[in-house]
Amino acid sequence: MKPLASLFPFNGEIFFFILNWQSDYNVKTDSPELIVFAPTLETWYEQHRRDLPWRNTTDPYRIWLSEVILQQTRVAQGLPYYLRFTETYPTLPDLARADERELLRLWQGLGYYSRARNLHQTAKFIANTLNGHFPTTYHDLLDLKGIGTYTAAAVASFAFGERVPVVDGNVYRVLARVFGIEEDITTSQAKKTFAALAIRLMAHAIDPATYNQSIMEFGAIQCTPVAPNCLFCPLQQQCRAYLTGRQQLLPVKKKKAPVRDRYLTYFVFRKGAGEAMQLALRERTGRDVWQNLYEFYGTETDEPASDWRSVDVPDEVNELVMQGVLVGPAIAEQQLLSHQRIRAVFYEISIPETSNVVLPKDLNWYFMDQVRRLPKPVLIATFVEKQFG
DNA sequence: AATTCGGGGCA
DNA sequence: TGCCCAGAATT
Repeated sequence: MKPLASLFPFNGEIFFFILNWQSDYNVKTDSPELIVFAPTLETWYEQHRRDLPWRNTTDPYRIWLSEVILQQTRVAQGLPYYLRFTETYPTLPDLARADERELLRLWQGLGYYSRARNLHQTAKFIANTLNGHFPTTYHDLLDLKGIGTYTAAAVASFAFGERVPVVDGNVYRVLARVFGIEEDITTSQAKKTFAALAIRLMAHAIDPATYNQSIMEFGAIQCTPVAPNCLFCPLQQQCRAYLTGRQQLLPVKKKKAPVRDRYLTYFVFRKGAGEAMQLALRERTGRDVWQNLYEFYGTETDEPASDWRSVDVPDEVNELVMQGVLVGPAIAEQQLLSHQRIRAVFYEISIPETSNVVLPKDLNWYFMDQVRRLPKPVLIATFVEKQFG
């Protein structure tokens, strides 16, 4: 019944663990904080639990349904949907027979619509291929479409009593605070850390299902994201976050920068031809992407620039433009960064050799061999290669 | 390992 | 507005 992973709480301690091997599975080497954690929450849960419909059943179908609905969804938002779904599709065969458009219509407003499609697909799979036999273990549940580590653990423990810990957003928050874990929870490394700790804590639970419910309920109504109720917290005196006043700082979560569209217009000033050709480049300064890399003279606009003439440039640059000749059509390039989508348009402008106009400040002429050696954004390098390579 | 996928509630 | 929510699939 106990997952093998329980025997290997933390990688670095396996050797130590073997030395302390008692006859049967045990975690006698765990500290008091680790041992008391689960039972404390289980006791708290019996006193504070909300009465929610999916907590009054052990029907794996209904538990699974509730868990899928509640993925990245608050209880208050998911509850009416759960009631409507169980009304319309009381059993798994009912869901398997459902018309998908109807099902999606019922799902409307919940978001993440692939959840609904996977739900239907898996219902049909269980009803038809598995002859209605709902998978009963964490391992087998993981194979189903739309069921990941969290949902597999939830169904396995709630419906079948398996001793596997759930690790969801609540668990991250509670564990990060109580045990003072500073790892960025958005990384996959942190996911391993929390999962390992969760397994270790689960080993001390009196009842796996109750403990899993308790830690999530605890995160939802006691150890809340903002303003946790530390004053009346049963773990107050062993909570690293509380004892160090870091409740608001944990869990550490890198906020993802929204993907931002940026529009650049470059003026590619060119002089001469062949290997004697020179391009005008400048170093990009400022705390921004491409800091200290070389690029052409360019300007950024909030919206796509319709034409190079619509772009505002300093007088000295405009003077340079007027001295030259626009060569060929504008060339558009795009570069995707993790948090930005940069769309650039290049205008090549040939400056007569005879021109004695001075380059604007910061801009300098570079021969092609120099150009190739200068560090440039991929966007610029790609352009140079295509155009002059 | 990073990105994408929704929509609602709340400070 | 930005953050967060009983995450999983995809790239």
